[in-house]
Amino acid sequence: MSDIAVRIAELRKRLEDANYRYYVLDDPSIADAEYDRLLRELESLEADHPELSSPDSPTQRVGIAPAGAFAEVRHAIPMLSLGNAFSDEEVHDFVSRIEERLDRHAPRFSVEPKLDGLAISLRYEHGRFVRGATRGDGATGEDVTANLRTVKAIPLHLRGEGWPDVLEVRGEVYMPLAAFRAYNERALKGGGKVLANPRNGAAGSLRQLDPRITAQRPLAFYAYGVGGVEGADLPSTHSQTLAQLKSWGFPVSAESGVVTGAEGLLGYYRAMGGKRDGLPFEIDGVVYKLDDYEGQREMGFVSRAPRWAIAHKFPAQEQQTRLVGIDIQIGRTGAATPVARLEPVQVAGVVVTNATLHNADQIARLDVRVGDTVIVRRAGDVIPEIVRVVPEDRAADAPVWQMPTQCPVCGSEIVREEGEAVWRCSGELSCPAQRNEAIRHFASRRAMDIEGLGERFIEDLGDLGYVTSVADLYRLTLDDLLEMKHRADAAKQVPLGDERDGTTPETVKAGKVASKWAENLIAAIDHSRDTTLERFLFALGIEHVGESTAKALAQWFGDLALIRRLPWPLFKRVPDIGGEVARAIGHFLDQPGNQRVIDELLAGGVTLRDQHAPSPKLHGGLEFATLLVDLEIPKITKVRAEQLASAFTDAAALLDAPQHHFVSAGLPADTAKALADWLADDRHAALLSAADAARQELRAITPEAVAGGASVLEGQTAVLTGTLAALTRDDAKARLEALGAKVAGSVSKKTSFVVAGEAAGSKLDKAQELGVEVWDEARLLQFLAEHGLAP
DNA sequence: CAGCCTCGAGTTCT
DNA sequence: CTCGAGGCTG
Repeated sequence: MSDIAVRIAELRKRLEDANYRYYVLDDPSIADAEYDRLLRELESLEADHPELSSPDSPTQRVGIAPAGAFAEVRHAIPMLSLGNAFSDEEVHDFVSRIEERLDRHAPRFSVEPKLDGLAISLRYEHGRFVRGATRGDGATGEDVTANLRTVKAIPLHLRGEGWPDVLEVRGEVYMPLAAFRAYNERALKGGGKVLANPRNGAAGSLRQLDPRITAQRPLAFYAYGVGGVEGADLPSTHSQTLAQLKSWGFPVSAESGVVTGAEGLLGYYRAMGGKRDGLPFEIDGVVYKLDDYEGQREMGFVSRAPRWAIAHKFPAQEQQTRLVGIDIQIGRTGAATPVARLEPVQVAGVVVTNATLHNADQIARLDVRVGDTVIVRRAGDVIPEIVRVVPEDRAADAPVWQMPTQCPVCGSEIVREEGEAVWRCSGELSCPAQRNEAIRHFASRRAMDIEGLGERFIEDLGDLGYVTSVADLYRLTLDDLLEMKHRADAAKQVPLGDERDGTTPETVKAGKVASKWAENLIAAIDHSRDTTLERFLFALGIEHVGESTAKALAQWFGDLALIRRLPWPLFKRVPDIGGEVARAIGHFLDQPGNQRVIDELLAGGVTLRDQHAPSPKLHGGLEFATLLVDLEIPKITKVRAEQLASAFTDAAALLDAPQHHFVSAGLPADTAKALADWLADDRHAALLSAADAARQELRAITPEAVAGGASVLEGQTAVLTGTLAALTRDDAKARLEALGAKVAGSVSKKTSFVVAGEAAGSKLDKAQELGVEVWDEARLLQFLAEHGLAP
């Protein structure tokens, strides 16, 4: 057998296997794009070698025989398959063929979205629905009449008048996205089986042997054509027929229309591509049909596919590729994140080589192993993820993946906290990866905003020992940078001068060192010295302290020196800071190394321009009773703390008292005992004293809040989504906050209003679903202008 | 104590 | 954007 014959046999086998899984088992084993690719390869091989073609090749039919459980139905007129176009060029070719054969310029086409559902044929006799069948292999399908009767979108009797004695309507059964999501949400809660995607949902539902199950599935239907007709004449064009079907009671896609010529088709394609994400159902392309039946007859067929129609597919959003490895990335907090290294593959327009696997649990859930063939998708809009593996293609000896026990960067042990999902490198700042990531975070735009200090420089600076803590950044000189670069290039054997800084071997040799980049970096570092308290706190990289917590700390306490010496229970006075976060801040500040770094940063010239007195709102929370609750003493609840506070006015009094005085103050014996035991620990006693001292000091310097003067948006929560034209999201956020609003990241029923810019996504949907007020950009701008904050 | 709402942290590619 | 987990509320 020749190589080509072997390949053809292999392709046929793979396509048949895939067909079987897809059509008979409703359980696809390969991505659609992979199927299409194999089919096209086979088509082209068979076209080049007609002697090897065969009537039972997958190219010669649409599917394979049905699974037997349903009765077979022979379609009076076969249900067609459509040729596919993937490029503008193929669409132009399609139109040219028609123009040449019919000798017509810019013919009219009926155009419609190609729904991702299941094609069916419905037979009506004397206006009554008598039988419905799946497409099957195009000639013979399965009788699913009982199931189709449960689909409310399918009329059981025709409406209107003038219908033929016998009418076969073709269309697509599909599952609307909203219904699909709601169904899965319910299934998840009730412990039922979740549907993989709307297409499988529709196909699986129709193939239920028990129609009562089908009836519970949220299926819908669109008609897109007719098959056999007896006893009446149809209109002379496809678009008129669709209108006729609509009048007889069939749903017809609202997105269908009529255009002329190749440009019209491509315009429609682009318009639908833009609308695609906003549609209530999934589509995988659009369909073009020559509108007039006379022209269709003239064009005829090639094998089973009409020459007068074509499906123009959108680029696949799912692709198949091979997983070549799983690397571990160590983040700023030591989190060990597995990342999939993939053989490069085009997915929805970009080449994907990496995909996050989130954590070890996710890998176990998917059972991904190195060497597996995997299906990759760009989730939501951008981030690539592995959807599933193709089990058939797994090597028999592929080992189950396991989290390494040692950090790939520093060799420290990788450990998992009790009950946590993430594994962490225990090396802390001795791990170069964690150190470098900490510096990267410090320099990042939302923190100290040191422009030009990218990954590359940080790695070189850290690895060569120029920067071991963030404070070292402010000690760097121009000479340090040039020397560092010289050594880094030598280590990497980069020739003198390279494109990354504009130097050339000539300029370096001439001794005129081109050092513009170094000057820029020094200037950027210098620029970052002038910053705000909240940016500074965020930049420190304290566990659990992100932008929002850093901002809250800055607003409530106002002053770095104050924050630095507060015992941890005081941090709980800030809304949204609880025990966990307060302790994390305290833990950070308790470490002498961290305090030293802060000293060095200040000595290095970092100035916080916005420091101020603590917020008056703090004052009311500075009662001794509140402190006792914040200390998290066993058994001391709010009530007990209040009893204690009325008997003892401060820490000294409490520490001096014998246990029976706690009972006299009203505490039950066991609570008094728990308190006495707690106080007996010297560290607790010291914490209590220090915290109470800080409380009294704060109380002395913090004024009482004065009522009135509330801002316009006080107490309101806004959410921003989409792209605004006149100002950035950050800017809009700052302006809304200046008017007293809280700007949150996600929509809930607590949200006061949502500002929706261009291309607003799921947050807008959520707002509409919850009936939350939505502002467009104009409304926002007008509001800001009314309050003197127009951009 | 459960359930809701936010925040933090990590991620891809142009 | 998504997941996990902390904080708050009923």
